[in-house]
Amino acid sequence: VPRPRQIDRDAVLATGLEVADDVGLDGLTMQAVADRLGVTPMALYRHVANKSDLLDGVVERLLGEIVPPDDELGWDDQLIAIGRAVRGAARRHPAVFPLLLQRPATTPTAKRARERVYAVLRKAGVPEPSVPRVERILSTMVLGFAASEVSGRFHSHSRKVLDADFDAMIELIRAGLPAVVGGAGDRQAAG
Amino acid sequence: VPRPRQIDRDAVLATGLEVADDVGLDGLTMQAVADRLGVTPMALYRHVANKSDLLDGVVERLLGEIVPPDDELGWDDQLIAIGRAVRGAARRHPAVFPLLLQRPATTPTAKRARERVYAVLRKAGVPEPSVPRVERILSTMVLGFAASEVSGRFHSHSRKVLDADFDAMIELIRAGLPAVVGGAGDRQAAG
DNA sequence: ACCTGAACACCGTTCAAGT
DNA sequence: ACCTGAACACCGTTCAAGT
Repeated sequence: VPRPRQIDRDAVLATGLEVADDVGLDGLTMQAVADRLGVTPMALYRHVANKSDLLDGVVERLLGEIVPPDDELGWDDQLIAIGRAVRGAARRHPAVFPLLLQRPATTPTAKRARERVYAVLRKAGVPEPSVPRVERILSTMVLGFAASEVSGRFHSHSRKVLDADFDAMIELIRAGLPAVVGGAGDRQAAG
Repeated sequence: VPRPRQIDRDAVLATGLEVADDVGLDGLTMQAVADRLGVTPMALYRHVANKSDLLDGVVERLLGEIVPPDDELGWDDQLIAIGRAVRGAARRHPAVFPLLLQRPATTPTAKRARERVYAVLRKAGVPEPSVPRVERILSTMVLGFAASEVSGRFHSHSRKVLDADFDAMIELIRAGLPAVVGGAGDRQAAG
């Protein structure tokens, strides 16, 4: 498949994500990406430092697909919307998604996503000192669930069962949240 | 390092876990395992079908280290004990642990662990139809947290902060559980 | 500036051969 | 029965060379 021979970092990362979607994480090799771009593997090293950097970039791109919800929504609907967006990204990119749980969430995109959740939690009335802790717990739950779902841990269960699982997890969060914050759960934000 | 040249499956898997502990998942190669056993890589194929089978076996072995808690304890103390055991296994084997979230929980050891949690949930008064769902949610939370912890997602946080996070997660479960089951939360088991 | 050719060390895996 | 030698296809990566 001949293609343009002029490539850039964005093209390399986008193609990397495509390759992983099509042939899995084991199939995501420098050679496979290069082939798809109509280029030799060595050409990629001008745009990514090495394979690890390629993986980081691909994960970053996946993270970028998780768009924040409408700011007008109530805090609980916003959290649900974020959860759905995460699950959707996981289903579109099942091979790459589990890497999200295995890399430090220190990239700009990761930080931006976290700040969005912080804002929603403040809106939910979570007191400031508890905000980062609650974010870590909730993101762990949602990422862990979505990763389990797409990597086959819940292999024997239908989509319908898993949707109900996810709804139950949301209910558990809603009901349990007041117990883990300073004592409040549903007053308006204080700033 | 010369060693006995008679090996069996158990020795291969135990050595595989050791190698991963020492040099990481990328360093867990057939050759590294063979070297440590004082044998050529090809000799391993008599005892494991291939590398994937080796990984499965190593994960299975890690799972076997998570010993069930004392049956005399209350249900909540038992759940906490299981959570602690999972975190301990994760810290002993940080390279291998995240694989637990990526493989179908269909092995005998996985099934046995799950049945133990079922028993505790019944003791907690969770109605029978909700038991598997609650188990999936709780195991996702605990596995997801432990995996995040050891794979560097919470890299910037101290052990003390993460211990408090874990305690908060347990509190969230305790407080939220009644909302996700048929309506009960703390009566004794029915069988 | 950007891509290529050739080369290196290292993978997983096979198969016939040794003992 | 169990391990070894030799071989194959495939990795990631480097470096000097091309345009």
